[in-house]
Amino acid sequence: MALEHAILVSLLEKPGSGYELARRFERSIGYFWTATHQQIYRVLKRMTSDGWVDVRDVQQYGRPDKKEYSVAGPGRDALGAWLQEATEPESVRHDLAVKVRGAAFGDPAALITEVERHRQAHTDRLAHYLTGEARDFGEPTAGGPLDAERELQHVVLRGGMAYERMMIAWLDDVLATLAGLDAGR
Amino acid sequence: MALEHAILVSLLEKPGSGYELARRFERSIGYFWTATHQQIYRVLKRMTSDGWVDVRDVQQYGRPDKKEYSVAGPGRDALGAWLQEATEPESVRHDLAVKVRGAAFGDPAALITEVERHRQAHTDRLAHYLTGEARDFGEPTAGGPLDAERELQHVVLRGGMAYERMMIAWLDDVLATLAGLDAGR
DNA sequence: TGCATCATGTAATCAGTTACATGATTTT
DNA sequence: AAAATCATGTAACTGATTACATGATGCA
Repeated sequence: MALEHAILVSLLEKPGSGYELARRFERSIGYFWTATHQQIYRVLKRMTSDGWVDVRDVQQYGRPDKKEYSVAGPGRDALGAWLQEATEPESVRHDLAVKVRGAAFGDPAALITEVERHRQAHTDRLAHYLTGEARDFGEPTAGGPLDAERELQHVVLRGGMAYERMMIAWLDDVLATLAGLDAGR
Repeated sequence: MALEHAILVSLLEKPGSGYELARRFERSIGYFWTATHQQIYRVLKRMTSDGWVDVRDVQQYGRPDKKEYSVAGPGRDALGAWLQEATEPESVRHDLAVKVRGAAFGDPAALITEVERHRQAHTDRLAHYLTGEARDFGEPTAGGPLDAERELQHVVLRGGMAYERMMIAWLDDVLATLAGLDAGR
């Protein structure tokens, strides 16, 4: 399991509340690891009692008080240990691939709209990533030393973009294949 | 949930026992949807009582008897309905991406071996796909009509290959980035 | 007045994984 | 004699999703 570890990384990048973490899991970290607020609160509770994170009550004016979490020593150690553990490359889960194979036993043409919808979603995500890249990594850090945190965030973002581009190209391949079946019917 | 649907597709392609399905989920279908035999037996039981599949006892000589499952009318209908349902593009889960971002707070160089291990796994899978492609889709069906089942299986396989190629290229990018940090230290 | 945002949680359910269990045959 | 393959399952646990629940502030 890596939700704990994803939370540790996110809190090391910047301490925050459960609510804030949930928001980050909708963007940034969430592009390659999803989690809902319910999950996050539950895990934060466990991590607190395990001493992986520290909590601090932060009073706010004009909005509810929050609990700010930050990584404690044991949490940092746990992350370090996990980084060196071997984890298996995860297999993808594409229900769209199941649908494509299933289309042979139904109406292949009926799948076209669904495939186009997915293509649009991936195009949108790619555009979103590109905007983020221009904003956060547009100009190089002025002659300074290489910032590891920044460089590593950037390479992960490039991975997300490579994934979206690959998906768009593949969905075009799927659409061409479906059209071919329809023509040769 | 799509395990039911993945099983329906697999049984439409060819009826078989729970054991045989489990084996198929280690290859073919399993490249984009995983399931263990325990899961499969449980779901097959439910699908049988829901009337989605029919069971037939098959006696075998020299090996244990088996139950052969095949898709029944309601199962076919359920698949048809699902094909037209809109499903959200699933977000990827890459613990390696979490590790890469986490490396900023540990020793980035220590991650190199792990990234190389993943790269090797993806190279192996790609080679495996290529062998399968040459075997199953090597020569075109002799002038005959387009076989929808075959064409759709092929486009899904091409998707798997595109994914592996993308991952290999991205992991090279990660390795170059890690090396750059190490050099600029 | 109503909706959106900020903020934190509980409870129930469903899906998935790991461990355990059995037993025949075939191959090394 | 031991290990691998074929074949089917149960039980316990962990992880993830969905629904429910509360309450303040700010904006339209």
